[in-house]
Formats: sequence, structure tokens, C-alpha cells
Amino acid sequence: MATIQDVARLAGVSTATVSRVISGRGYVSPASREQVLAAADALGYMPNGMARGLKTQRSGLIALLVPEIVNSFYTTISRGVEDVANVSGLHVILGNTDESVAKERAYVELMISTRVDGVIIAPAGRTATSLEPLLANSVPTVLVDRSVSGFPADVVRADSITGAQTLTRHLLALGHRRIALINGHRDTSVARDREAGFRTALAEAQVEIDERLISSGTWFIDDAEARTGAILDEDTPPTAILAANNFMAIGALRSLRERGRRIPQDVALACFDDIPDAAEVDPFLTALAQPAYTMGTLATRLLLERISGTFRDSPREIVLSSHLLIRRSCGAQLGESVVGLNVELGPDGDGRSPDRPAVLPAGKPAVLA
Amino acid sequence: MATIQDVARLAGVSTATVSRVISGRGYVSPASREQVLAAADALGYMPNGMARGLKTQRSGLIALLVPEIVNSFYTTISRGVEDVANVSGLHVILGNTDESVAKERAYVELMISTRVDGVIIAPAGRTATSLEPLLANSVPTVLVDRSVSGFPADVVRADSITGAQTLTRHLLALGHRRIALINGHRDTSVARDREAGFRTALAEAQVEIDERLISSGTWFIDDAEARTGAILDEDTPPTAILAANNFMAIGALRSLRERGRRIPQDVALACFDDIPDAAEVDPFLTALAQPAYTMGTLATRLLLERISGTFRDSPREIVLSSHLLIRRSCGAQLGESVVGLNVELGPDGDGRSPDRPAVLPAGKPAVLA
DNA sequence: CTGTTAGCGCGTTCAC
DNA sequence: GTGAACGCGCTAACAG
Repeated sequence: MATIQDVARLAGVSTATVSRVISGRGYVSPASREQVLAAADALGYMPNGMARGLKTQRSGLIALLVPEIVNSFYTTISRGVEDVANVSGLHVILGNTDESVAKERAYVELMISTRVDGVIIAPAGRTATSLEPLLANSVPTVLVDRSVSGFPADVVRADSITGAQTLTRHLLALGHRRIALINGHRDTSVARDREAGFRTALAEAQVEIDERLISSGTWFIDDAEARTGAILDEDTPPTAILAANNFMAIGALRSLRERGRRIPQDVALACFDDIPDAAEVDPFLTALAQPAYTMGTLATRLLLERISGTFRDSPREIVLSSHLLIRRSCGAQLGESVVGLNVELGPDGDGRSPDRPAVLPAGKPAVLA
Repeated sequence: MATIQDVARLAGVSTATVSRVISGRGYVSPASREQVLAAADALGYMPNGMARGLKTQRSGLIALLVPEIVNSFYTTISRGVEDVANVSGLHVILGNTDESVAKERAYVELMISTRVDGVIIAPAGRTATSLEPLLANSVPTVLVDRSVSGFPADVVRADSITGAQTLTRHLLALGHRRIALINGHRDTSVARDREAGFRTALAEAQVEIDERLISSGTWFIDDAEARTGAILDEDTPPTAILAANNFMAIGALRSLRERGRRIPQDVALACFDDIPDAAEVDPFLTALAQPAYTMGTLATRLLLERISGTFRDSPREIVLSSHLLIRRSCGAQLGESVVGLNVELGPDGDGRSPDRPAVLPAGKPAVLA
């Protein structure tokens, strides 16, 4: 692979001149510029990012660490991140942590070794121990979706407490009193917030809380399936189920199917996180759709400000609200009045996310300010 | 950020010794090793990947370039790629080309500058012009899903000709004679193959081909929606629609809904690429499920062989077969005999992909051979 | 077993 | 306007 030296030799100039032409910094005579450009083209020269990064202390890369990229919620966040990053000439390295703090830690260390310019992460753990190296090495970091205690970084997340209240109130308004919560891992802030909102809504309605109906474990589909099954097999099963995310909903769905329970006739089902493709094929699952794309774009904007040093104050927290999409899985009537704000009616919600732009920004790479 | 020199100074040894301890290559006395490890730990030392890469001519990164990561088909491929890459200590940079040859070219150049160790790509164009820099710089490359003419690289793809035949025969067996094909961009090999298989199946059945029923354009949902609409609004609309991928199916679905056509009573609908989440919520769309996860893992294996030099012969092509998942959208009876191999019966197909392992490999990073 | 040395390819002073 | 020279942090000989 041709180096800057090869180009310099062919163009009959010094490497400094080539560098000036390629990076566009510094004065070069039009004549030399032509020579260099011609030589670079002839050789198919591509600057070595590692050498450049070693010198400039910048890789032009940011890391996005999510629990599971196969989950459309995180995929959508990733598009938001990439679209904003690319406009600033940054590119995104993606990593799946599989909800494992150990894997997360390994990725964090790898990213530091890669000398990424910043990290956006949906942390798996309750504490920040796996993120500590980021702080120690002062790598700009932004948390998305989830927060952790005691880690001083910007956060972009949705309001899960209010969200859970909205969903629970919807079920209560439909007459349900025995509502099960199939929650994710309590180490994550969203799981704790969703449980809190759930309890608050029940308390508001003066519905006694049956602790056997509240289940938490991992965020994996199979686990949700098993836990839902256990609850359904009890003496007094719930009449409604609230799943803490789209994967939990799929697990619950499997469990209900195995038992031949009809939705919503036998059991109502609602969940956090829309499943856009599924909604598109059959607008069925009533869901609280979080603004995933926006979470990605905002998180990246905050990160860019940290990277460029435009913003140096103490951590910011951006809390976004979500939309209730009322569809068929809870048996709500079309057009009925509903409790809660941000309600989007229409049981056949068209599934087009209001969150993600239909036409994506072109993403012409530009230089980071 | 601490450097190898800082560690050497604190440990009272030379940088070479530190390097030996950190990279695990070469002999070091237990005593020195302890010193180094302690110093590294105290300083929170993380080796600089760019400096290392500059020296070793290896970044430890591979690039995966896909048209749209939000499409579950490509997401699943990406998991396959990551799972295999991580086992070899490689990590994955992801890029969306948005079906644009220009964006693809920009990414290719960026990846060469990043000095990725290899590239896996689902190319957007018909020719290899945007990939040419990879060849010129002899960057190991593997094509997934799609192939392009005149580019000497390993290919891992599914058999779209046979696939389209299988889907078309299924529709023919159900009595359909006016079948529309909503195809993707003819610049992609899969679009051409799918059209070829479609035509072959019709010819086999001695069904005259009405060219007005064959439509190609982009791979975007909105475009598929518009083209489906145009065909549905003709004098003699089709009784069945074959969508060339999951996104095309969603576009067709929208178009059918807007016109109040019922599926399958008024129009049958089948497509390439399963939509796992949607199938999970409601196993509705009859689809030809391609082994996406396996495509990702195999492509990565081939790439690793190229990177390590284990395999140097001329390009290989791996062609995988797909499964027909018969569900409700075509009105097939449960248990009826079906034309074509690799048929998986069961209109309520459980949606669990046989392709992707339920438990993912742990992915302990190891050194690339 | 360990230290010295020489670059990997680039950007960046500092002279000219 | 341009070139010479240094060093970013690391690994790989080569001595010792």
C-alpha cells in the first residue's frame, strides 16, 4: 500500500507538502498541488489512519455498545447514532454486550485500546465498575437508554416511570385488576423505573399489589417465557400482562400460545418498545413506543460536544417521553378516551415511526469542529 | 493516558520487557512479569491500538458493510459475523451503505484508511467499481448475500433462483395465475436471480408472463408501496404478489391495506426473508427464510482464512439453500403437500429461527492464528 | 532472560 | 511556499 513517501517521491516534493495537500491544511502552490494530487491518484494513495491517529491522538471512531443489536430498539438507536456521527466525519464501531457486565468490560477496554474518540453505551449493570476505565482514561462517554448510579456522564433516556404508569393506567382503565409485570433485570435502571411506575399506578387506583405477579430476571426472551408461564400456572392467574420490553413481550406471547390463551379475550398484553416490523405486518401489540432514533441522535450530539470540548460542564440528563400506541392486544375500543398523555390512537397504527425520518440525511462526511 | 514507557519506568524494566508481558510473546522471568503487571495495573495502562497497528500492520478490525442495519436480515448477518470474529480476537466496524454506490465507495475508502484487516460486504451495485480500491490495496474481501460481476472475491449467498422458484411454485400450486413480482433493484444479483427464478417457474407451469406484473425499482419500502399500488390499480390486477424481500413485503402490505384488500382472501402475499419479530407476534407472512446468521458466520470464516493466509486459492462461492415457511398470507391449507424442497410446514411456524443458535457462543477473545 | 535500537506512516514545528 | 527532522507508542530484531 502506497505511503505518503511514495507520493512525495513521485510528485517530486517532500512528504510535508503531500501532507498539506491531503489534509488541506497549510499553503501549497497550485503547481505542487497538481503534482501531488496526480501522484496520489496514480498510486491509489489512501492515508494510513493509524499513523495519522497516532500523531493526532484521534481515531475518528466512536463506539456504540448495546445489549443486543438484533433488538430493533437498539438497531434504531444505532441508526440515529450513525447518521449524526457521519455528518461530523466520525464512524461507529458497534459492540453487543449481551447484557453481560464482563463482556461490557471487555468491550470498554478494547475501545480504549482502539482509542475511540468517545463511547455511547446502554450499560448492563447496576454500578459503573465496568465503565470505570472510561472515566480513568477520560474518554468522553454518554449513556443511552439506561443510567447507572455514580457515573458522571451525560444521559439520554426515556421516562420509564411515567411510561409504566401510562401503560398500567391503560390496563386499569380497561378494567384489569390482576396485572402481571414481566420485568427485565433489576440491575438496569429501566427495570427499576418500570416497576416503580407500575406500582405507583396500581396504588393510585387503590389496587392491592400481589407480589407474586411481579417477576424480574434477565432481559432474554426465554427467561420471560418461563416466568410468564410460571405466573399463568398459578391458582389465580392475571387477566393482563405488562412486558417490560419487546423481547419480554415475545416471551410472554410464546408462553400464552403454549397454553392456548387468547389475546386479548383471555389475557391482555401490553409492552414497552414497539416492534415496528411486527406492527407493520399486523398492528396488534399495544405498546409504549420510545423515541429510539432520537435517543441515538441526541446521545451523539451530546457526545460530539464533549469530544470537541464545546461543552465542559457537569453531566446533563435528557429525559424523553414516549407514545402509547393502542392496538388490539388489550381489547381497547377504537376511539375510546384514554388515560395518560402522549396517546396515539388508532388500533391499526400504521407502524411508521414518527421518530425516524423517512429520508435519512445524506451524511456527507465533514470535518469535526 | 499511560504509555508503555510509563509502565517500563515504574516497573524498572525496559519497554521491550513490558511489551513481552502485555502481548504474551517471548520469555520473561516471573519476577519481572510481576513487576510489570503491578505497574500496568497501577497506571491503568491500556496499550495503544494505533501504535501497535502501525507496527504490526494489523488493526484487529474487520468491516461489515450492509445496505441497512435496521433490516433484520442484515442484523442477523451481523450477529453471525460478530460472533465468529470475536472468537478470533477481531472486532467489527459496521457501516450502512443505504443502497448507494457512492456511500459504499466512501465507506470502502474509509475502511482502507482505517486499515481494517478485511471487509465483508453486501454490495449495492451491479459492477465492482466501488469495490475496486479493495482489490487495488489487496484487502481481503468477502461478499455476502449479493455478488457482483468481475470481482474476484469469496461469496456467501443463498440460492435466489431456486428460492424464487419455490415461492412461485407455491403460489401456482394454490391456483394463482396472475402473480406480480415486486422486485428490488436490478443492479443487485439477488433481484436478477429472483426474477429469473420467478420466470422459470411460470414458464414451467406454462403460464404466460404479463410483463406489467413484473416491477423493479429500489429496495426501499416506500418504493415497493408505490409500485404495488400501481399494479393493483390496473384493469386486471394480480391475485398474488411475490415480494423480493421483507421490506418489499411491508411496502406491498401497506399498499394492500390502503386499498382495503384482504390477505389472503383478495390477494395472496409471499416474500423473501422472514421477519422474525413479526412472525413471533403473528405468524402470518409466508416467507422464504434465508439462513442469515449462517451467511454471517460462514462469510467471516472465509474471510479469516484469507486474512491469515490459510487459504490462497481462487475465489470460492458458497450457495446456501433457504426454507419455505408456509403461513397464512397465501391461504394454503395446513398439511397440504407442497412443491419444492426445504419446505417447513406449519402455518403457525413458531418463528424461532433454526438458523441462529439460542445461546450465543461466549466469544472469548483469542489471538488470530 | 533482558535492554538497545530502529522504524511503522504521518503531522508538525522550524528554518529557509 | 517548501523541506528536514522529530516523535506519536509500540514491536521486532539483535545483542548481550
